[in-house]
Amino acid sequence: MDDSRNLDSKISEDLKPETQASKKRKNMDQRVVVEVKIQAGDKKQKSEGPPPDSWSWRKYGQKPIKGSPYPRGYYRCSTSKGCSAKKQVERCRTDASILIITYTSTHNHPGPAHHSFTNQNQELNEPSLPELTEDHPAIPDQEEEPDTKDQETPLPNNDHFHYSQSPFNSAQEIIMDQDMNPFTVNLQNPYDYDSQRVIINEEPFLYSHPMNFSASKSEENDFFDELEELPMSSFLTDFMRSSTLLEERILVELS
DNA sequence: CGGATTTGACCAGCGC
DNA sequence: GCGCTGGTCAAATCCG
Repeated sequence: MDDSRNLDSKISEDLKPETQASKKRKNMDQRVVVEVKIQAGDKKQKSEGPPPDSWSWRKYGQKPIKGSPYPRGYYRCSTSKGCSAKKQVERCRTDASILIITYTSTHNHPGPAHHSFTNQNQELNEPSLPELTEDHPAIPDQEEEPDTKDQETPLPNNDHFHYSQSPFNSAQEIIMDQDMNPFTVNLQNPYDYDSQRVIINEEPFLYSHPMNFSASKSEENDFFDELEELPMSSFLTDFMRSSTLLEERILVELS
């Protein structure tokens, strides 16, 4: 294996210098940390913590992390071949019910079409979500899907983009806790960590707010175009900002 | 059969 | 400079 490894390594260097170069901790520039609270007894939520989101992720590695009893899984977006989006999934060492998902880079392609609002609505109509809760894209969709979020927010958030990015670099933590108020995003002192946190509880409530706006695909593309330059911060900011308005929307949707 | 996951090894950044 | 640790690769394996 060593031989093949060396060969492969060399080859990969030639073939994909970027991959090799971008490796390591240096590329931690665009990072979004999302803490997802999961139900303790979540049946399907395996110990590893499956990638709960709408994108297609392919696991390419797993490593035990020092100081944490839980390994960290490394996922790469498999939706698009050239997509450089990656994410790391690990459990909070102190609270196994919290899943820490770190997103690196952004998707250079439209999201998995399924986040169609129709689906969302369908799910709303079907509260019986059998196992969708875990594998299903619907829920976490909001967390990492900037596209939908941005679109849904008709607000002049463009302003916020800049504001949000600069102060916190690109690292943000999102924490949504439905225990307190599903529709209220609690921003913990951003100054504490130089980042924003949003804890997302795996609950259907999320369906309600996000995709109400039927955004046209063209807009989506536009968005992605921008997203490539904008770290996920934009959507997060949007998300938070729009959260205030969510109450209204959700009410409508739920009814 | 094709795609996804598992798993061990390699490599590079970082701290001492 | 050395060792540790994290991140990635790719062969082997699993699964639909």
